[in-house]
Amino acid sequence: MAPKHQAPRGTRDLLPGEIERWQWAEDRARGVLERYGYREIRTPLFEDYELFARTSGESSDVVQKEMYRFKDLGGRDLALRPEGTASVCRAYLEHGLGGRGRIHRLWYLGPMFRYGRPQKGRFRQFWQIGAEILGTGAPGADVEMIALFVDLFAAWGFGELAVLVNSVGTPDSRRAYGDALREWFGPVRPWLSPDSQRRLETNPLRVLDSKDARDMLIWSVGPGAWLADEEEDAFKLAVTRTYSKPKPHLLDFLDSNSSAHWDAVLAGLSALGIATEIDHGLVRGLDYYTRTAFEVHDRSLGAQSALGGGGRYDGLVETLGGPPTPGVGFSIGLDRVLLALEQRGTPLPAGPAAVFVAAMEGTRAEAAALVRRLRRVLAADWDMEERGFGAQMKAAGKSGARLLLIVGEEEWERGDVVLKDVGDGSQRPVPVATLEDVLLEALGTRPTETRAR
RNA sequence: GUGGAUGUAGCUCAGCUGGUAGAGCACCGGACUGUGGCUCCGGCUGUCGUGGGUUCAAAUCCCAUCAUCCACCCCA
Repeated sequence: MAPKHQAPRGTRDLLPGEIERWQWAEDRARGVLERYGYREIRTPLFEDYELFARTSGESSDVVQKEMYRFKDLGGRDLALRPEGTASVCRAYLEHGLGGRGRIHRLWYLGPMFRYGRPQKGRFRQFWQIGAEILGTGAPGADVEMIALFVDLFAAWGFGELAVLVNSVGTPDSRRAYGDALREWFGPVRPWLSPDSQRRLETNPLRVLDSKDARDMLIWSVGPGAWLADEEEDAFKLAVTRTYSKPKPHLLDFLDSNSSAHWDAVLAGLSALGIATEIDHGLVRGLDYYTRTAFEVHDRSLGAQSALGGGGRYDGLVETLGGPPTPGVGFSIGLDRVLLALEQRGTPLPAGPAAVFVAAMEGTRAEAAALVRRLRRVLAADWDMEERGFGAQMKAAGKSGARLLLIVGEEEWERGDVVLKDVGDGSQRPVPVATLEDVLLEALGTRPTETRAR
C-alpha cells in the first residue's frame, strides 16, 4: 500500500460508482440553468496572476496565501483560478460582449484551485458551478439570481434551506461601518479573543462571526445574560458600557441608493415566496462585492458549512478597465453539495448494462456481431474472453443487466435467440429480426436507465 | 500557515506489556462445458505509509518525513 504516486494533497479521483452522482447533479443543474435562459461559458483554468489579485483584492486571504501561482516557460506570471467570476468578466470584456446586447446571463462549471490545508469539504482542487448576470444593476437581477440559486438546490433535493442575505453596500459604507465597529467594541476590546482583536484592525466585520465563546457573548448576547458567574466585574462593566450605545448594523450605513436597492431586493424575494434570513454579519471573502450578498449553509458539513454564496459586484468590470458594468452572481461548491446529499442518504441511480448477451461455442461470432448491432440503440454487454457458458451467466448476473440474451446454436438456426428476464427468470424465444423492438419494449421507455443502487 | 488524531490485504478492521501477520467482505477458480444471483470447496493479494534509530529480535518503542481525517485561519 505504498504506490509510487498518489493524487496530490487536497485533490482526489472520482471513480465509477461515485461519478454517477456528479453526473446526475450536473445534469439537474444544467436543466435549471437552461430553463432560466443562461448560457454556458468556459474559460481557461489559469489566467494572469494579476487578474485575480486585482479583482479579489490584494489583502484577501485568497490572494495572500491560497493562490497557485507560477511562471510558465515564457516567464508569464500565471495562477490557477481560485474562483470563476474574474475570468467571466475578463472574457466578457475581451470579446466585447457588452456590444452584443446589454444583458448577458452566463453560467460555468469547472474546477477551481486554492492552496489551503484540506479538511472536511475543503479541497485544493474543488468544483464550482456558478452563474452571472452582467449588464444590469436592477434589483430584479439580484432577485432572479437568488431565485436561481434556490431553485438549483431544490433540483438537487434540498428542501428546507434558508438563504442568508445582507447588503455590504459600497466600499465607502463598509469603511464607515468598520470604524463604527471599532468604536463600539472599544470598551470591551481587551476581552475579545486575540484573533478578534487582530481582526478589529484588519477586517472588523469578521469579528461578528467569530466562533470564540466570549466574542459571541459580547456581540450577540450582551449584558444581562452572562455565561457563568465567574465573569469578572470589570468585564461586565465594559460590556454594559459597550451596550450603552446601540449596536451598529451595516444596513444603517448604506447610502440612500444602496438602501433603496436593498429594500427592492427584499420586496422582490418576498413576492416570490423565497425564505430568507437577514444576517447582519454576512460578509463575503472577496473585495469586489457590493450591495447584495447571500449564502447558504448546511450544518451536516461540519466546519466548512457554506454550500454556496454570491452577490453583486458592480465595480468589477471597471476594475478590469472596462466600462461601468454592473453584475451579480453566485457560485456553489459541488464537492460540498455532493457531500451534503450523501450525508442525507439521497439515493441515486447507477447505470450498468441493460442487456447481456451470452454465446455458445458455435455462436461466438454471431453473438459478438449481435452485441455491436444492439449497442446502436441500447446498453449491451458480453463476455469478451470467450469463457464457458457458466462463467458467462455469472458475469451476466454481476453486470446488473436486466435482460439476458442466449444465442444458442439450435435457435440461431431458426432465426431466434432466447430472451431471459433476470428478474423473474422467465424466458422465451424471440426472432432476431425484430430484437431491438422487443428489447426496448421489455426495458420500458428509457432503455439505458436501469436499476438503482 | 497553526493544533490534535490516525496510517496493517482492493475495502472495514484485529494483532495485549517487542518474538518476524490474521478475520470478514470483495475478487478469481471449481462443484455447474445450454442457464446466473443461493450454497459448498479451494485460491490470490501485504516492501505492516516511507526513511532512519534502539534491540539478539520492531507492525509493536524512539525520531524524522509523507499522506489522511478533524479543528483553527479562511472559504465553496
